[in-house]
Amino acid sequence: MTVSVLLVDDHPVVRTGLRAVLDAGDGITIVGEAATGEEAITLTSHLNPDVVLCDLRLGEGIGGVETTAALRSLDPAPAVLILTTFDRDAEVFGAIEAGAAGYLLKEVAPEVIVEAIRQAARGGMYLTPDMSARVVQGMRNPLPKLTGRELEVLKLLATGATNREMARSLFVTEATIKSHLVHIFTKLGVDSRARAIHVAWETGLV
Amino acid sequence: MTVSVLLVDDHPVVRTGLRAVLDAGDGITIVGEAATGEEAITLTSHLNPDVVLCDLRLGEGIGGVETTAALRSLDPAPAVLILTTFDRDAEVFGAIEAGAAGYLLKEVAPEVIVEAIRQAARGGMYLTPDMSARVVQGMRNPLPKLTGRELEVLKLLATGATNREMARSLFVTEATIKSHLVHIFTKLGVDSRARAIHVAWETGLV
DNA sequence: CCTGCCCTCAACCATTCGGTTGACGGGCGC
DNA sequence: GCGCCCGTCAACCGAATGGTTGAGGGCAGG
Repeated sequence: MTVSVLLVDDHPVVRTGLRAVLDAGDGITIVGEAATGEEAITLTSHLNPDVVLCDLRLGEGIGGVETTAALRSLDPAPAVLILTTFDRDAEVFGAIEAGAAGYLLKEVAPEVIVEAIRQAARGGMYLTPDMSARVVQGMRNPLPKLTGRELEVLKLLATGATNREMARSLFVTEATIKSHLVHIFTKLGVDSRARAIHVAWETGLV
Repeated sequence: MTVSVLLVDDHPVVRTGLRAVLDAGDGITIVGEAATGEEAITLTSHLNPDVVLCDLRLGEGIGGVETTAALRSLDPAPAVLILTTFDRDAEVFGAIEAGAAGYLLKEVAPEVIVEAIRQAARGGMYLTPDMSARVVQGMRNPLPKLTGRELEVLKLLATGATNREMARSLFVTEATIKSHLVHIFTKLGVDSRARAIHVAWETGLV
């Protein structure tokens, strides 16, 4: 029995490359291509692929994590494999939490992709060794769970906003902002806004 | 006469995609592939391609800008076309200053790549409309030229370092750091370290 | 209903930071 | 040589920031 695959990537060149790579693999049939998350969702509901091979960064519209979540809530739900260039922690964990069956970096060899698709079609997970290492380490000291408000503040902070500006933006007083900041700092394990901005970028929380 | 092309990209999938796309284009022959900048340089000196199609982010070794500069200093020098996912200002300008014959984003249609290669082989430039717009705008208000020391400070700053820490790292006093910071802020047009970090990330100066 | 968490705000303090002015030596070009 | 920029450092000030304690209201879950 052959595995049906939908390709999702905003780069035509990458889609072409994947098509070439996967056509070489036995038992894999590409049933469609999408350039955006929205497209991927509608195509999936029509074509019912076994596996959706999806990039994380999808240009204009919704991102890969949101797309994954939407796809996984369909019935029947396809297995979703993330194939991307980036390895920001927040995105890796976000994708897995959203129900991805695997997370591959584009620098992997073609055979790995084929194998991962087979695995995903069988209902399994596939993670490259460094990714699984990352995940288990992520379980050990998990990303601090910021509350909604704290995340808003952190995003503003990452743009270089001052306390006063953040207070204006969020319609609260500076005291409130400072309160949020203290919580953010302790959760992130830093002691200055500059370092908070740094880890925000590093982990992809921005 | 046919144009010889060397592909440089650290993602096998992308190389495969480019190969498929360019093989479809008349008069283009792919003479080799490289996964790193170093590999690209040695291969170029052996194969003497007319055009080198090069990603900007090349994983471990040297980056696309350095690769471009090295390739352009060879004799005979190939035309270098940058094809990448990112459009950080510093990288665009850096690549062009290094002698690139064009800067394409991977989201462009395959025909555009073919056309750009033809153009480059003829000794011309090729920029997508938004890129040329970016470039002319970049000429109007050019990226502030930071001195070497200022750049060092900015990079440390971007990691969230305090003045004291930067002083230790660079073996100078805090007074010197503050002096550098003032210059950096005025050149970047900001008024706080947080915002400086932000523009550093935005423009890709980090 | 009560406990816990989130969001909100206040007052206080020490530290850091942003901005200024001024200064000194060294290298580089004219 | 002379000027100019770069890098180094100093002293000073006001403003912003980090850290603390405390406190009130709202809302969900037990």
